[in-house]
Amino acid sequence: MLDAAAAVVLEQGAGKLTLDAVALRAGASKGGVLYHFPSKEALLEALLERVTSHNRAAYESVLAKTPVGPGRELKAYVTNSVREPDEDDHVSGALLAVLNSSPAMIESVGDYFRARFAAISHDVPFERAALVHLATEGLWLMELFQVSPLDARQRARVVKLLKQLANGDSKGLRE
Amino acid sequence: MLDAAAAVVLEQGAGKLTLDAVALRAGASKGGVLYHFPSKEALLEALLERVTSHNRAAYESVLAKTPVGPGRELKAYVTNSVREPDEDDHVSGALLAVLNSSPAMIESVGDYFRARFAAISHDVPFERAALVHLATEGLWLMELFQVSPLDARQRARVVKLLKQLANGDSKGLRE
DNA sequence: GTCTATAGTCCGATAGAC
DNA sequence: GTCTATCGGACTATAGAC
Repeated sequence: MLDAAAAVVLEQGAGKLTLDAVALRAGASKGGVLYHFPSKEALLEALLERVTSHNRAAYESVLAKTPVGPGRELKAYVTNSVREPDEDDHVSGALLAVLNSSPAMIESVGDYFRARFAAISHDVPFERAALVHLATEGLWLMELFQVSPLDARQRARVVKLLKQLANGDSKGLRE
Repeated sequence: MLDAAAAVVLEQGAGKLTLDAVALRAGASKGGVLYHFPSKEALLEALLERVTSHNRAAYESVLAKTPVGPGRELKAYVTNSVREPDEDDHVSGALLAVLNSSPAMIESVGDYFRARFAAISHDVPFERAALVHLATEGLWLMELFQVSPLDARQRARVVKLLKQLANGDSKGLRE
């Protein structure tokens, strides 16, 4: 059921996420959808939960392959964030756009971001962690909205710089 | 008329931007609104145009007060972006959230971002300009969606760092 | 030019059959 | 449990009076 909802968001955008569309995609009826989720907002919350949970899992997977050392979490975070966006990323972005109306969901996403920042900044100087985090998130968000001004070559240079910075290396900035 | 549309977005969110709401706010009728803008999309485009134009003007104003020297545009851009968000900023964000459905509007915003990046990076090393730009934009976007993990004190430290970096000073990152 | 009235569509949610 | 049928409401847009 949630798969169907995610598919609808991917194929038609979050604005077209209607109970009818989900029902059609899931091979069920509107009544059937509303049996599983008492309201559309409940469906949205469940979808958000699923996406954040997947993102967390992807990060954990990268983290497991990252050697122990200072800034380990920050490095894993950057690597996980600059990879080619997958389906869940696109769903995340579409959901972010719909968040306006639901304070509870905004709160939930805020908690997620706060927890992540705490995780990646605990063993790195604050300024460095914050800068890398903001730039990474800026890149992710701008690409999500398809408004990034960077071409592929420039993006590669920036990604390299972010990874250096996460590694405690500021050489890429000297000049 | 556009003022009324902007007010509706501010008070009720972009999702509630309907012809009825705009008409009510403007003291007119739905038919009256549709006389000025042939369709709702036309109204959205006009609103987007207004917001970007205001943002451009705000930047130009800051730029005029910024002393001549390397990274002048980048410094003005940072200063203009980290200030307390005004009404237009909130409208921008709400509009960004609705962009999903309109490729033409996405293109327009993309052009705006590309032009801005070209302006702020022409006299600054690429890595530095891109990093400052992405971090600034990340901060702006996260605060717009109310998911920034930084408290007021941390935000002040980051803003200070961004301005230093825009100034060609990397000391804040050493450690 | 700006209004009223209304057509026509789509949505979320409910009620009740099976 | 899942369906069908339908309600009530909100939306965009059009037609025509003034």
